[in-house]
Amino acid sequence: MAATRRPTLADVAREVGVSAKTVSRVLNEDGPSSPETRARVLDAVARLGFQPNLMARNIRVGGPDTTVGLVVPNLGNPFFGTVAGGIEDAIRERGLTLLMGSSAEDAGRERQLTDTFLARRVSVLMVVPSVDADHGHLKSQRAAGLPVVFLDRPGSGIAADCVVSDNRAGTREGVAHLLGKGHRRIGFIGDIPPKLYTRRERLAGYRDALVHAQLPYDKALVVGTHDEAGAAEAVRRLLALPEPPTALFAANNIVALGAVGELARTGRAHDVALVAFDDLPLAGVLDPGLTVVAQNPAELGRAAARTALARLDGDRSRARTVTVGTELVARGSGELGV
Amino acid sequence: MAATRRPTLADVAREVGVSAKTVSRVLNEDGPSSPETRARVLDAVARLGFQPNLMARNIRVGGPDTTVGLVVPNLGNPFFGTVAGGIEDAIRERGLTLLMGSSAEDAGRERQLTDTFLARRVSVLMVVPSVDADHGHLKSQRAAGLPVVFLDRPGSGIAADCVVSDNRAGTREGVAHLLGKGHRRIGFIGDIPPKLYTRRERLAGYRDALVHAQLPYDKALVVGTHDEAGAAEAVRRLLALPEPPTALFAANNIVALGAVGELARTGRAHDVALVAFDDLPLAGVLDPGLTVVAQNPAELGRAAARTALARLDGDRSRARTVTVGTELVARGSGELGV
DNA sequence: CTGAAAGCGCTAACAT
DNA sequence: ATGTTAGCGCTTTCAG
Repeated sequence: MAATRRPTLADVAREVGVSAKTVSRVLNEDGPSSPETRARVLDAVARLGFQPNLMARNIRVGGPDTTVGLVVPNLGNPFFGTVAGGIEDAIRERGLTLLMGSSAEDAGRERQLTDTFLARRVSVLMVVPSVDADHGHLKSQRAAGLPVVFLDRPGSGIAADCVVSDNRAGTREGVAHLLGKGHRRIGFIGDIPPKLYTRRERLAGYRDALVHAQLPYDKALVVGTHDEAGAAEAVRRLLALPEPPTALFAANNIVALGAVGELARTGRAHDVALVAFDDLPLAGVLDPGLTVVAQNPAELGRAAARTALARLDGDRSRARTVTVGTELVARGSGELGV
Repeated sequence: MAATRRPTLADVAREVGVSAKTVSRVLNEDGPSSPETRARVLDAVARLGFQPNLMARNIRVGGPDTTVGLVVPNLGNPFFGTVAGGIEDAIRERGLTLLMGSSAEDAGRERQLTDTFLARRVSVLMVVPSVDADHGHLKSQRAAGLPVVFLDRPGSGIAADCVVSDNRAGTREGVAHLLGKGHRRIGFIGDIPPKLYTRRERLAGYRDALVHAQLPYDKALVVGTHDEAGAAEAVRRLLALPEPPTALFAANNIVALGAVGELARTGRAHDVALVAFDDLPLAGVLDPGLTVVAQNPAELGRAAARTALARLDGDRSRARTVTVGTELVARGSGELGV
């Protein structure tokens, strides 16, 4: 089948017997046009299956493209998927489209993606920063009027808007929940690398709770890992300590999966208390139900979109950080005796 | 802060004292260039922070834009997120970028998204079709050389490539697993509307298994619902029948959540067997472990990308359907006595 | 109400 | 090895 050339404005104009500009006027409801020409133009458009070339339009108009560039670590993680959904909800009504890519937490890939997005002249750039990424190169873009929003974690080397969960307060609340049940030795299983923003904040919340309860910080109770198997191993190590913890705090959903699994396999699920950061689908069905500090990823996305749209509307105030609250959802696993 | 105009090729050319075409040549490694001009051009590019305008380039070159348009029902569903991740993996090395939107299973929104993507002259269009959507309008696009791939479900009104899970065989295997344990009355909890492709195929697999076991099809055992609460209600109704089923098949992950929850709450988790279509994160940790027919969403995405890239490379053979296999993961819940 | 000409930023096709 | 001209598909600007 021959690759027929797509019809252009000129084709439609020729078909109708008017100038290209007239067709453009009708389609964009720019300037006036007689009802009759209007009808004939629309008819020809439908007949030819004409679709205006948005790229050509954008290049002429000169403004940014009607896209929002979004970089996340991993598209398959429902947390980031839901964030993206929240963003899309908020930008759709403004006629903006989402351009997405995943960095796999790699600074180089992140840079490559943001460069591509910049070359596409996105209207807004949103990034979940990778650990070692530097964002100094975005300064000039921001200066030139491009809204830049960091999601889930702050960017580095640049003052830009940022939307994050209240990791510290959320963790403090989760750990306080365990302390309230009488636990005095609480293990913390966190991310790797320790310098990851969310890990740092959550660990800070853990320490806050200990300080408030006038308990010492014992670094033997703090372990870092980055996958499910590692988390299982971490649980084993913690419970094998001379003075083992009676409760555990799993600082993210991956680690939580590993911890829940290990406790279940070793028959200690009703024996060791557990609270996790970030909710999971079957959390309420487990026995005992998994108590979590739930984040609000959709709201994270919506807040980021709101911030960016305000910038597009001319808001030139200084960069701000929006903190989205978390919610402790008690389902039982945090209420086991010491 | 003044919105400084972005530098263009001409700006770089002026800065260096060469023609725009020379700069273009250096940047695209087109034609020859003396090492010296090359160095000076690259220097000026870096100094000015020049980034070529991809849209302008594309419009001149005339080909499609280097983007892949993808419509999914819901970005937050990890199944579709993982599909998207698989696609991205496969297209990145070709320099293609993902343009995404969610339809919320609404034909109108789906159409709006595909129209936007077409106006952007995407290189490839991938769609998870909404139930009532018609795709006749894509015929001319396909004829004009645009690769169109339907994902997870076939499109309607057009012959185009399609990549789906083996819903029927997978369900047959899952139900056969239950039959093998001696169950003779097996409830089926499926999607709404019944005409949804995946629902139909899975129901067909269920019937296949019954036929093979020479058991009658009892439509009192088949219920449709579309959310977790509905699934819980469906379980209650099925178990309240005069001759209740001794096993259940949950035809998707949402329904599975509801079924697992209801069985757990009513203390019948060890009493009623259960197999679900599509895997879930904590499935292995439940007691009993949830037996599932696992799909392979990443492979679904990669296969779709492979098909589309082959089309871009000139494959003009007739539209084909790629079926991605499923895997029965037995974890216990399917092995409970009758 | 409509059209002609110019030009957005870039590259193909021909010079030189 | 580099420059010139023309033009991608559209809209702006200015005339009618």
